Amino acid sequence: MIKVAPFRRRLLDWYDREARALPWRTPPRSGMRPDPYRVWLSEVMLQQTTVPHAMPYFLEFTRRWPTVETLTAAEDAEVMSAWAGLGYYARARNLLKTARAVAADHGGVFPDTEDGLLRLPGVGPYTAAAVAAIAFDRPANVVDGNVERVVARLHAVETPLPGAKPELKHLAGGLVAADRPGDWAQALMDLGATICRPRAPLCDRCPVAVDCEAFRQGEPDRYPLRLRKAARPRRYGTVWVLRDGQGRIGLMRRPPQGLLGGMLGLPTSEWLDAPVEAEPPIAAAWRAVGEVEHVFTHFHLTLRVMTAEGLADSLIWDEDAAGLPSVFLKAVRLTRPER
DNA sequence: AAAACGTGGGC
DNA sequence: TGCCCAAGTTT
Repeated sequence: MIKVAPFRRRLLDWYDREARALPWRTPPRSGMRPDPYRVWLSEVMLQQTTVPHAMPYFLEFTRRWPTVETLTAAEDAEVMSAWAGLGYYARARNLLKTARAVAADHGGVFPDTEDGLLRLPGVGPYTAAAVAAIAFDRPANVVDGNVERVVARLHAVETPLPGAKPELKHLAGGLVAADRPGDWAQALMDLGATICRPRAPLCDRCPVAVDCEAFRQGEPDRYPLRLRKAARPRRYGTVWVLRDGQGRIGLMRRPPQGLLGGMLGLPTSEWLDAPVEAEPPIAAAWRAVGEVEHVFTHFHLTLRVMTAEGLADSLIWDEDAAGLPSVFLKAVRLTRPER
């Protein structure tokens, strides 16, 4: 059984020394509270996303839209393009909904309680707890994948994920206190990210190894146990890259729901369980240039890439493919090997 | 409540 | 190559 007070002291002391400097943070013990807008934006970007991947997006978003008011005024298309490549595009759609809700219903000020935050689109239990703790220093049980892993190791929890989630959340809740809730949440997550890593944890540098049952047993990376995920099926389709001869590409706006919803995209066939010959959406001298592979969350995709020169009023003509999701960027690059 | 929803990096 | 993993939410 962990002695909570000494455990908390060890981890908070470690955080005071080792906290990562990140652009959405203020240093521990500085007496400064971070901007709730930046905390919220970073938390949404970091959902299922690594810090290195999210970082340039955070910097660009806060440069272009430094406050929630400025984000509210942005065009949907601008924001979706700026999010391109980050994935989980419902996050970008909900980002705008939340910004507009904060402006319209909360006078431009973020709710400062977990319950209030939880009502915002795209803000679930984790993000509400994280923003309440980090931005407003409210005691909240902030449980993400890092915290689940840390707690699973501390207690050598034998229940596999995802079934173990309630148990792990309860165990994490036993460590929360009224003292420095924001630093506590970030200390636990930093520990998970830098020391108590999924593979090859650095237990020799861990400030709480003395409390850790998995460390005592000698096989910390056995935890957390997980159920094996189902294999991803493969789907096949065709994409068409139409060029106008002046460097522009024919794009279309995808429907607002579902996969890549609301994003710009290339015209594509349906994606089916087996390769089939697909009818081009536009008459042109199409030639095959190869295939691209892409992995989505729940399936692999093999796309046959066709290209031609031509024009069509039904398409959106853009010189810049930077606003496209990665899967389409791959197809565009294949037709443009010189860049 | 299981399934949908992206991407890139590591091994 | 393929599987796992990363600061989850929505339906």
